[in-house]
Amino acid sequence: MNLNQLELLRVLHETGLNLSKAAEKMHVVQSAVSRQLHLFETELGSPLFERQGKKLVSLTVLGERIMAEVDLINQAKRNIQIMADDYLENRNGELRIATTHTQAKYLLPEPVRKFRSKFPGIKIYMVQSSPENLINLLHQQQADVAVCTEKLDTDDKLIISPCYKWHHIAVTPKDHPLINEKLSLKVLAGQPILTYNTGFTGRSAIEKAFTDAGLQLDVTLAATDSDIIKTYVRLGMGVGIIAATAYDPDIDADLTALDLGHLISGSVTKIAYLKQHYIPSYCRYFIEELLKAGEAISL
Amino acid sequence: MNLNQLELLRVLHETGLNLSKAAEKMHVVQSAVSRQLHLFETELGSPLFERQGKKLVSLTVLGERIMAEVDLINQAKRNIQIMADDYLENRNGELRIATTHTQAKYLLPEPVRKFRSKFPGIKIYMVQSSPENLINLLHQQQADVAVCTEKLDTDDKLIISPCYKWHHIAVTPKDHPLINEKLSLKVLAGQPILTYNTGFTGRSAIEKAFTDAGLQLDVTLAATDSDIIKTYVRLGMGVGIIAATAYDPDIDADLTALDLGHLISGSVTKIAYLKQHYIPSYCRYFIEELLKAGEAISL
DNA sequence: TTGCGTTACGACTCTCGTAAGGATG
DNA sequence: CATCCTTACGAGAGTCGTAACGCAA
Repeated sequence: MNLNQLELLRVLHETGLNLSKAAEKMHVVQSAVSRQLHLFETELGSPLFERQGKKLVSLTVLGERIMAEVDLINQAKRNIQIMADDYLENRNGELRIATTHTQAKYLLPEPVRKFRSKFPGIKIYMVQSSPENLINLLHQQQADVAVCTEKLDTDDKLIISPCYKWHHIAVTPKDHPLINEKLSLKVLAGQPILTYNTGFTGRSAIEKAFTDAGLQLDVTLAATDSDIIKTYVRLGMGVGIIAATAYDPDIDADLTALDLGHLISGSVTKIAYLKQHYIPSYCRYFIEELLKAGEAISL
Repeated sequence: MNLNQLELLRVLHETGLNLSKAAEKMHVVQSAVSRQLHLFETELGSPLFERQGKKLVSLTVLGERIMAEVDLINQAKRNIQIMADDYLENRNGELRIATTHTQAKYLLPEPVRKFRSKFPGIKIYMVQSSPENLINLLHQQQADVAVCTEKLDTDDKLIISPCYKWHHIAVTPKDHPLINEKLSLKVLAGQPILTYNTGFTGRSAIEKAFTDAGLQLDVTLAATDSDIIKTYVRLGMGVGIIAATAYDPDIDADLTALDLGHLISGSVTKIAYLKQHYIPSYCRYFIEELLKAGEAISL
């Protein structure tokens, strides 16, 4: 048994049990991985994969069990390397932030700017995706931290810190009739609504507010992106419901913002990272800056 | 980085950072381990050990951190091997039971006999030690299961299962005057007592009963071993307090047993093993037999 | 001197890449 | 016939053991 063989198992798992692709990922020829896999299986005495002819089709029971331990080992190995780099103050690492459009645009800019000036050598990757997928990215170790509002509740493999509280607002064109009415869920339910896609930026809180009131929401247009929503609000397509932070009094001077804090329960944006993952010091710094930024916004 | 280097770190840790002894344990010459250690430190870029001259004296901060990950890896590696062996029904393993004299004598014989007849190929090691040390043996991976009453409470690295409940009895020679008195803690406190050593076989429960009643226990003789205690009771040295299971009506016909269940709170004997440790099927079988045996005694 | 660690060098083992070949759809 | 996996063989990298040396109690 050696670390390369265990790494191979991980890569095989990732590539859908395709030896050729695994070989490519590991920068060796295909015959090498074939051999190593056989050597390992021979050493253990049992096959780790079910085969159809020569192709690998699935893990055996033993394979499943062993894969869990292999993941532990690969994780720990990674941690050792990151720890050593961190200790050397090797500032050639990378910071991979998985987040949604809204956070990337309104929360992250300042923390990222600060981070950049403090750690100019670190490459920053910003992965934008759906909240659901952000968690997968963490688990698949394709991201170091995830920042989002939805879907980050109970996951015992993650450490989750609340970052800031916010609520939704309604935005309308300046001349919209709604401005003169007393705002209520019922009034809103009568309007065509433009808001976030399901699973994004507090959409669940919006849904919940209306469902609890026995009302049906008429979502004309859903987008992941506050700017898209505002654009279509400007076109007169209806009332936008967006995060309060996404309204800029200067840029959005042509729109009226109506507070919905009393109608729709607030949302909490959280920061998450893998428990078993060693967090290098620069990454810690970023998380702390994020928390500070969140605190400032919450006030 | 390779698995042998990580294994070396573990062995170094165990041998008190002595390269020569580590080399011996790993069945290679000393120069080989010296080289491997240097290669590894060079690869990481920082030393893992503080040195005085050429001798290793302690772990560096980085070394400490990395050692934790190394332990994880070595544990997982071990698990993989055990899993594979277990899957092959390779019945050449070993079962290392850490326990105290009392359990070894009164609880274990039947489960061990059953185990032996079902798995004749498995070597059984019975390590007898103090309850405190039993836990160390588990943590140091020198035992697979520990069976005892004391000191097994809160340890989040262990899985602890209650096995059976029991209580203490007092034993006296047949002609002892105490037999005719109504038994109470106060009466006992007036007698010279023979019982278990501190930290053994429910001694803590005995202490607690007397302390709670504001009484002082006069322990004339303490032993780890019920038989020793009975021997000295026979010599008229005082009243013995032993586990109820340690009294055999036939063998101990010359002694009177007086139930103390109403005076001293019962004790629970538990089975413990490492959470992170893979338990092979034969070991599971043994644990289940133990639990069954415990249930039978509890009734 | 003995114990412990380091360094140099040749022998050996292990693993890789090349290349040829078999199976499968 | 294209894809995927296996097997044979020679070249090269890596590791070990021997052995000689440095240092301290």
